[in-house]
Amino acid sequence: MPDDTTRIQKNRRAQILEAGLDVFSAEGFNGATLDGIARAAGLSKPNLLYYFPSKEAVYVALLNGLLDTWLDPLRALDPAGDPVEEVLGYVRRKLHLARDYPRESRLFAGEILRGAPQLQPELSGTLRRLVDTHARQIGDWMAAGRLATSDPHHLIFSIWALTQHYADFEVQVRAVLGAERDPWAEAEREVQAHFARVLTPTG
Amino acid sequence: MPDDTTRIQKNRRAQILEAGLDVFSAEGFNGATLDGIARAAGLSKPNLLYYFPSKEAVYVALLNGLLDTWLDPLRALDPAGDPVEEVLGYVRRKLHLARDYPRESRLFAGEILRGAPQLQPELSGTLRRLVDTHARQIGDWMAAGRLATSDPHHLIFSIWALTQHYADFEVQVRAVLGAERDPWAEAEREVQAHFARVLTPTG
DNA sequence: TGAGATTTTGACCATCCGGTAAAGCGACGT
DNA sequence: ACGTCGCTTTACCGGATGGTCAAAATCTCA
Repeated sequence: MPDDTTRIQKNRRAQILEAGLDVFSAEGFNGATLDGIARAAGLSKPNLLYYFPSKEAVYVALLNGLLDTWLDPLRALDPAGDPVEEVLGYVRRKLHLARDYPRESRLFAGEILRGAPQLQPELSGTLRRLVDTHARQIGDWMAAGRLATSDPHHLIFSIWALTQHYADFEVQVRAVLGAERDPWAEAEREVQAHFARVLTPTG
Repeated sequence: MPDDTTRIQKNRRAQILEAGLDVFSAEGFNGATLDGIARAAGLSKPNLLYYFPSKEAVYVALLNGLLDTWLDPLRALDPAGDPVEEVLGYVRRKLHLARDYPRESRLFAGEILRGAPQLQPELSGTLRRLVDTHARQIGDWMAAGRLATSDPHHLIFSIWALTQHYADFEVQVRAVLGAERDPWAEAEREVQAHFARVLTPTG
């Protein structure tokens, strides 16, 4: 009783999702067209619709598949580790995620920016619970004097905001820095230093 | 020789821009429809097109009108003031701008997210020059030991990222914090404290 | 090889959308 | 009273787009 999806089905679905990620992240849900996605996937439009029932289905499949990956770095926080190191590690992983998967980051950003029509349940469900859990962890570290004190939720927001900024607003960052500079290399240094300052408790 | 635009033209154009801001910021350029904008403005679609030649014209009119307002807080940096106070003041003004004009913030974010098809010249022109100027000012303050040292450009990015996050990703912020909490009130406190920590030079 | 299931295609459809054309309407000056 | 000018509306068009369908091509496996 192994799954009844053939090898070719797996491949085609993967192709379509890859193409959908490309197109949706660049044009947004409304800007993307089935023809465009199909072309990017090397298929005809009806062929694409043989594997997914609708444009929206491709979109939500992408979003759902994304959320877990996106939240993994947060889950990796180790209560037994050194607090500053742990949170800085989270910052680093999140920044690398934005650097290595900018299309995913932009897809996400577009969905949230439009009011999260598809993702809202996940936001106030899975996401909220996960954040609450780790915010509590961070709060404990602060209470123990092992992290500079602030509101843990807003600290997490600041990490999201800063790391994703480099992916979501990449054109702006590049325009402002100029073509000679390397945004991601600098971001690595600067973001790390920024949060080292924010997190390290004052003697 | 006074301008030949009548009073009613001024009013209608303003109505249309207001409606366009509403619709474009909520649905994005592709998601927005002329009918939708016209309805929001209390006009018929052909009537709207009597005042603007195309959908894109409404959109770019909005963007152009916006950029100046958006950059005003940066221009207000006073070289003669106290560095920490000045930059914290910039943070506060930028946060208030995001709080009071979330539609503008989201319109902007959407444009950048899609690669700034309309705004790119402004980004590498006006914006870059303005940022360079003030980055140099901030750099001087740092060199004088009156601000904690970092890369001024990335410091500015971090201010943009953090303040706009509360407007652009408002649904996510609200979902994570829960309905009882007041994101903007907390943001005011937390963002201020965050940057106080980042900016204040160590003894 | 051949039957049956799976995959692919081309032709087609209904709807929506940006934009146009032309006629109607109201105020105002002569 | 009438013509003109500025504003508004009704009717319409062409193209794009999401999606359907039935037939054709291809693959699988006995």
